[in-house]
Amino acid sequence: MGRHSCCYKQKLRKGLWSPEEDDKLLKYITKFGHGCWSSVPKLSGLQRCGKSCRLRWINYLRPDLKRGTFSQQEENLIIELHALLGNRWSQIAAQLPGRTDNEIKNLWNSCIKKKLRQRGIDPSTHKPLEDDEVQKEKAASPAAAPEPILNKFVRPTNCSSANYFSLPNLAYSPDCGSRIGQSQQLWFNKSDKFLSAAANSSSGFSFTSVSSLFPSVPSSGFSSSMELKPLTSLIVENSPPGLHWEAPNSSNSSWSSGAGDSLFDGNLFPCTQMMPERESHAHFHSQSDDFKWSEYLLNGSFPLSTELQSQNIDPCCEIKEEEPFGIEGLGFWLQNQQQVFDIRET
DNA sequence: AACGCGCTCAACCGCCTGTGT
DNA sequence: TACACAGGCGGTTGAGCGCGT
Repeated sequence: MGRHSCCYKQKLRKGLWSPEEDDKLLKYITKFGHGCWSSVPKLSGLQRCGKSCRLRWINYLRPDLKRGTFSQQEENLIIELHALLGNRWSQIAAQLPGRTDNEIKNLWNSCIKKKLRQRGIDPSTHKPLEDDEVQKEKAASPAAAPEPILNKFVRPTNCSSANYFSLPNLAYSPDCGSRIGQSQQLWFNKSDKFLSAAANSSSGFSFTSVSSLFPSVPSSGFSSSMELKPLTSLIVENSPPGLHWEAPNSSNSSWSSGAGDSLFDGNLFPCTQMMPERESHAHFHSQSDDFKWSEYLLNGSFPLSTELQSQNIDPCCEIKEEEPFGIEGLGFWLQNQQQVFDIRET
């Protein structure tokens, strides 16, 4: 315990920052940039340690910070990202421009956790709470908001939010002759940044390829021997820029992750072993800011083809952030998807 | 008005990692 | 290779505030 090593050397101020200190730090960094943080207090005339200066800048003084309360849309995104990333607050904050990890962490601990429990969702696992726990939560807050209406399509249990855009039973692959489980799904969230593949079939194996889901995408090569292995796989040809993936390990509850390099080589992505008692998911996301899965999947490449552009069809038309997500949205999206295919066939 | 309680949020703490020597 | 140091991160703390009694 005690002060950080940098604070031992001198008697340094701690606690809340005064307006004068803020002013000094702001003026200094605006003029010179922060450079080496440990030298900032010396050069700016502050009796603080470098770490304290850094924190103050990042969490409070930075000009690109977004002030004010979080929108519902931001909260939803945090929940989705937390389901994927856990308590990796800095990574979550990276997806929310103008928000800091500290701010998001505070919001999670003080507000979102409670809301999730009231909805019967365990905030750490994003799975439904046990019945007695739900009763306890309800008893603790009888005026809790009603459960949101969920669409009737299957949603993987570790996908807590109602904001996922599920494509049920699209994982049909007639051309590759594979056995596809009825419950196989491909879905992406409303922010259109994350793609997930899931299979919760307890009756064997399944795999599919994006190319087989979307007719215009050229068929991917795959090893026929894969058919005999208990694997769920997703083939992505011409991987989008900066693709990263995460998938659960079959042996324990940990997650593996990696970059998409192997996908660029056309290799089969060994998603995970199928576990009868547990759902199997893989998540894919691109680090490219302007990347959208819907465009990628519907078009087979990125960006949109001129064909689609000339038809002025937006495959993401139903991924409107302000809209509550429900069956209607999905229906419309699927209808639109059919339209896209019709255009390609003619 | 006084008090207690719960909540929010800024800031600190300790640990980990990367880098330079 | 070992060490020191800086930066970054997640967990925790505690001051301040609002609200109910």
